[in-house]
Amino acid sequence: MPWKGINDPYKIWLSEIILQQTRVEQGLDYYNRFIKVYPDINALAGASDDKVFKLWEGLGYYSRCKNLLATARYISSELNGIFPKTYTEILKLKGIGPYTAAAISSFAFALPYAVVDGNVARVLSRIFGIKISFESTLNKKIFQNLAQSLLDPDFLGHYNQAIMDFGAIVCKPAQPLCAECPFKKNCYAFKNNLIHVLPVKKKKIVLKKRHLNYLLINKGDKVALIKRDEKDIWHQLFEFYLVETDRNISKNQVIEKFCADNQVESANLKILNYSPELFQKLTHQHISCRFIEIKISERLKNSHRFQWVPRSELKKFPFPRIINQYLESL
DNA sequence: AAACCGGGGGA
DNA sequence: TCCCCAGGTTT
Repeated sequence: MPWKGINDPYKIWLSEIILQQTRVEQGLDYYNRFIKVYPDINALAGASDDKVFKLWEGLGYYSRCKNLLATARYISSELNGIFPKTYTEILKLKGIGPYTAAAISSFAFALPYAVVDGNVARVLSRIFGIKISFESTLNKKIFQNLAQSLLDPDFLGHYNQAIMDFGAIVCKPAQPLCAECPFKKNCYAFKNNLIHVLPVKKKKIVLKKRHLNYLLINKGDKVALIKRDEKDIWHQLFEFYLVETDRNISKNQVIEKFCADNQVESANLKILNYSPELFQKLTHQHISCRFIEIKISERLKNSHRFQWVPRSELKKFPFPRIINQYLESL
């Protein structure tokens, strides 16, 4: 990994934020692009929201990007661009919780804080036979205390890196490599045939089904874009005119709703294209999308709510995966 | 304490 | 195609 052996807190921080809930293989290119475009924290702090979100596009969990920018700007303007050097100060930064604070503290500043991520919790749970889930704050403290007691301050960075890599490569969630595991003689889960039981499983998730009917409103050579707000998925990414329903509706129903909401005469509207149904599955939501391209001749009542963008410039804007999927299918 | 937040890889 | 992964913020 390019950040291996690096102790620049900016690079450590950036890599840790990118790797939250994200595999190394998935985040690696993003990290390299960020470092290339924004080599230091002041460069990142000076960038526009849209530019940074464009660079983050496709990586998911977009609040990470929002917090990344907020923290960069805070450090740049309030702390003279100097990254805080204590665990407590680092923990106060936006987008940084106990895991990331411990990682930055140990990797960048050689402070003796044990990291506990999902990999570490799994290793500890199996080797020591800890039959509590890693969910409640109390249980997290128990894992944290155990990890802290195991931390060897003389091999701080190596220890933290090693136990996470061990969890990711050997003590994997499914089909761990027990046969070649150096701990098999001491591992509680292995000795008691509980590898598939530990760590204790999480609870069910409630799945929500959503139908997003998008209208690509063409006017001249321009298309109407809207930036999504914070209360929902795809925060700060762009989309088209949205009619959301809890079930499938026809394109005529979508058009009808658009005309009614915007006081548009349907006679002044022409349908250019109607896409097949596209799907995207998120952890908590199944999303079905339809795209309807229309052309309108009359002036739109709420035109100021939109950003009118030439078709040729669409690729400059950050979009959710499913919208890019549609755009690439054209 | 519980709910929410994307996307990709492996079975 | 289905199942699984997981840290931080918000509610």
